[in-house]
Amino acid sequence: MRGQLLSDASHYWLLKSEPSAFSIGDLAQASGQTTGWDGVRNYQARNYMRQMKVGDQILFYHSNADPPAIAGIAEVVREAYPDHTAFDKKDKHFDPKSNPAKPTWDMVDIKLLLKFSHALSLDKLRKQPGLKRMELLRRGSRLSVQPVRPQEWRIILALARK
DNA sequence: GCCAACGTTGGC
DNA sequence: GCCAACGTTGGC
Repeated sequence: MRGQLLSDASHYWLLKSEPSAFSIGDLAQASGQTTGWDGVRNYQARNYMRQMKVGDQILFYHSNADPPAIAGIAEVVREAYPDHTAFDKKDKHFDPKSNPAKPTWDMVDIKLLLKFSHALSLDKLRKQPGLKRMELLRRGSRLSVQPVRPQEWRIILALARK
């Protein structure tokens, strides 16, 4: 932590992960506490990833968890580049239609900044009037990569500090 | 495990 | 280009 959580990043995002597949604990254990965010196979999510800049900050959300919750914060350390798992027949996210010469799918690298001591549950987030418009809380929202507004980011960080 | 919401596919 | 069928997501 270098005291920059609130001020430096120009853009904020939220990434979903099922902790049974990859949790914030797994990120904490990863080499350099860094991982490649591969496997995104949704165009809107990919387009958001392509907008990410080094230094952008990320809410790490545990979906399909008990309870579903924001578990911590990460940052972008490498901007979008081709997702090699799309070309790997043995990979769960193999995409036979993706052409290595003109890749369809991208990934970014992210690094852990902070694991919350108490994850912020979806239930708690829903109770915050200032988060009403948040994409995560929209009915039927399934996007695994979402933009987060600066004012939403501030509310969430303040909650995490309590 | 259920199922609503959503994105994608493919027949026409 | 429409849209029904299908597969996936993800809260509950």
